[in-house]
Amino acid sequence: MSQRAAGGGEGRRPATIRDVAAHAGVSVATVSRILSGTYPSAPATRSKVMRAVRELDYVANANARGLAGASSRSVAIIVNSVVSPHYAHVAQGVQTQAALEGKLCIVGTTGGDPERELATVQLMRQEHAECVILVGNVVNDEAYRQRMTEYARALAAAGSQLVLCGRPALGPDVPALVVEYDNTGGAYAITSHLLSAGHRRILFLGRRDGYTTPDSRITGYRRALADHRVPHDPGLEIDGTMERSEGYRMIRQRLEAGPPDFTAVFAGNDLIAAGARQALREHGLRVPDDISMVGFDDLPPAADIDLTTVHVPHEELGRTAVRLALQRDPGKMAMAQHVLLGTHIIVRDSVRPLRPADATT
Amino acid sequence: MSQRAAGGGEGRRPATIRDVAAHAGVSVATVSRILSGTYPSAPATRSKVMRAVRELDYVANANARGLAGASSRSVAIIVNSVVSPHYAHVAQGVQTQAALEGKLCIVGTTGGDPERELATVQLMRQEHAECVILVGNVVNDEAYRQRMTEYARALAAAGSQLVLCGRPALGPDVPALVVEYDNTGGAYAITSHLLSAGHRRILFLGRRDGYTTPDSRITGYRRALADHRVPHDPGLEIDGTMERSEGYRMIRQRLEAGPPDFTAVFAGNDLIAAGARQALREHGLRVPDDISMVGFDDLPPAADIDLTTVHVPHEELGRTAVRLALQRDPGKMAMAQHVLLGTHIIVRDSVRPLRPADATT
DNA sequence: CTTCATCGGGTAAGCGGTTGCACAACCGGC
DNA sequence: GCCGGTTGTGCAACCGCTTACCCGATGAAG
Repeated sequence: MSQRAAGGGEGRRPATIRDVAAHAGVSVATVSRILSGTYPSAPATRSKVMRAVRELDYVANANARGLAGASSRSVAIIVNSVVSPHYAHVAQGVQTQAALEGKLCIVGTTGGDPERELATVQLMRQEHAECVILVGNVVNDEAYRQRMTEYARALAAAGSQLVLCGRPALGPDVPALVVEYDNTGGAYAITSHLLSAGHRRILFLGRRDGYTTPDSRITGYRRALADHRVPHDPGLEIDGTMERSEGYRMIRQRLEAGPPDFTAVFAGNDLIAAGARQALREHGLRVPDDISMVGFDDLPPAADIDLTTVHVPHEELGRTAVRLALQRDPGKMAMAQHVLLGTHIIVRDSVRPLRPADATT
Repeated sequence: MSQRAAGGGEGRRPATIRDVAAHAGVSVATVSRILSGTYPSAPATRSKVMRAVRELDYVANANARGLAGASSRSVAIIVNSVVSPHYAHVAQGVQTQAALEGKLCIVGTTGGDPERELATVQLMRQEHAECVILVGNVVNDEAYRQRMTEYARALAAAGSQLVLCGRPALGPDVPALVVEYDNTGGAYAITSHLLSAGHRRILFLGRRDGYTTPDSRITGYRRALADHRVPHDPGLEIDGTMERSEGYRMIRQRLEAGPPDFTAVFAGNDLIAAGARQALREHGLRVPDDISMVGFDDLPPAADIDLTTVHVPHEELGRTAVRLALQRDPGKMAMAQHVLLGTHIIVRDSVRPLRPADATT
């Protein structure tokens, strides 16, 4: 029906701006200007050009456009994995905001491997993405800070803005934006929630010294205990990574070593909670009847297991990262170098108040 | 320490191939050839160039490279949403394979809106992605086929290969690849699983006439019933979309209308199963003690709720799509225009054999 | 009826690579 | 000692688009 379907068949070279110009009887410059919109032009010329574009089914070549100096049209996001709900939701936010701003979104995964992270950053550098968003949990050591600083500078030189999402900030002279969320505050709030329900022996699952996310969550946990004058027992902090299977393992090992010496569990995230819950069940312990439990993240598994947890604004994290990075206003830029998003408790049905009798146990 | 950190600081124009050539004392052509690797070169020259590259921290400009005729370096995937586990896993597969082939992956989301799908395809066309992978459930009507045919031809003209992933095929003369998985076979198998356990009244949740995925699943369901000589009761097929909340709604409505007239539930996917399970529980019905249940997809919620389900090779779907599309061999190309991946049952703990007494109910 | 902004549009110089073609240097064989 | 064949580089023409600069036409002002 359209010229395109009939004439522009497969195998044929796609139309260039020259073709459009010829077809419309104007010069390429005119076509370029009319398409980019930012230029006065006679309505007649304009409609001629638009008609030619339609008839030839012309789309601009992004490579050429990018080369010729127009600003890039893409934002990049680098995550550990796309299937992990945490990253997926941040990615969704990035995607959404990018689409809103008319940019497209390129995704790289690292599997947590710094080697691949480096390779991916290089790839993004080649691509001249407008910004590169690095998200997730890391070890905040000197090596990390040095690596990020290098990334930031190299990207800045290529015209891209580095954004650290849920990662610790670097020095003030490093050209990087930071968008974080309040891990410590959330952990504090939900630990207080357990404490108010009368729990005193709260098992923390997923300690991992050196890693920023579990570190700041456990900090909130400890602070809440301290503020409620509950003695801190390091034996209640169990080491493990942020996976479902780890939650299962940690509870299992604990229960095989002896009967539960805790009345509540604070899982480092919802995945751990799901695994822990399964292990508890296999030992005949029900949540919340026998053991109370809370998680962190408020991601899909949480609703399925009726878990009281801390809501993390994952999508907003992604959206904010993009919004900030594309911020053209240099005044605002300087102000918003570092953003901290809030978190809050979502109450479901996984916590029971402890009867005074149990409390003394 | 490195030249880069010291000299190539922020704000400075990134090094071009010309800079490298000058720094190494050779011509740009030589640098280009050495970097692309596909050319003989003297070891001495080679190391000079590599050193210059390192010292200047040079990375090629992808736009320029793309413009100058070198084949594109990216594959594109277009999905409804990144957070839906189904799409996320396919995307993961695409990502993995793309990384393996040294390409990067650009992602677009449509939210299920054909308008945005079109816009996204145009964007990918501009980008000259090597292939564009469209994934997911759709209405297989004339409008759909016509739209896809247009996409396929337009993309082919721009040098991209269209891949339909989990979507129905088009005519044989349309330049599109198809990678599907066996919905009907899986549904047949898992329905048979329920039938073998003695269930006769199996509620199907998530019928949605016209949509390819639920359609082919319900086809397998019906076929299994027929083969087992179980009368088909259309009243057992409940309309609904593929979301968790819908599963909840469907069961809830059913149970509010009267006591259960079924002994098992076949949820159109795992999300529906999760929602349905919750609704059952709220009505005092336990899975599998009171009601047996199976799902489809074998995605995260399934393990959490111990769901017997059909495993869909999501990641492999994505990997295969990329592998096929990048297949350079035209002989194989022709052969593999249409691929069907197998599915199989994963048995967990959500089905109980029906006692003969109940069977007659 | 000039004069001069103003507006709309054309010309052409890049952007940073790739690659066909030409060519110098060096090899062994006659 | 001359010749044909490698090998390794350089030269320069694009790829498709943007944009600085320039110029012809048009209408208002003097």
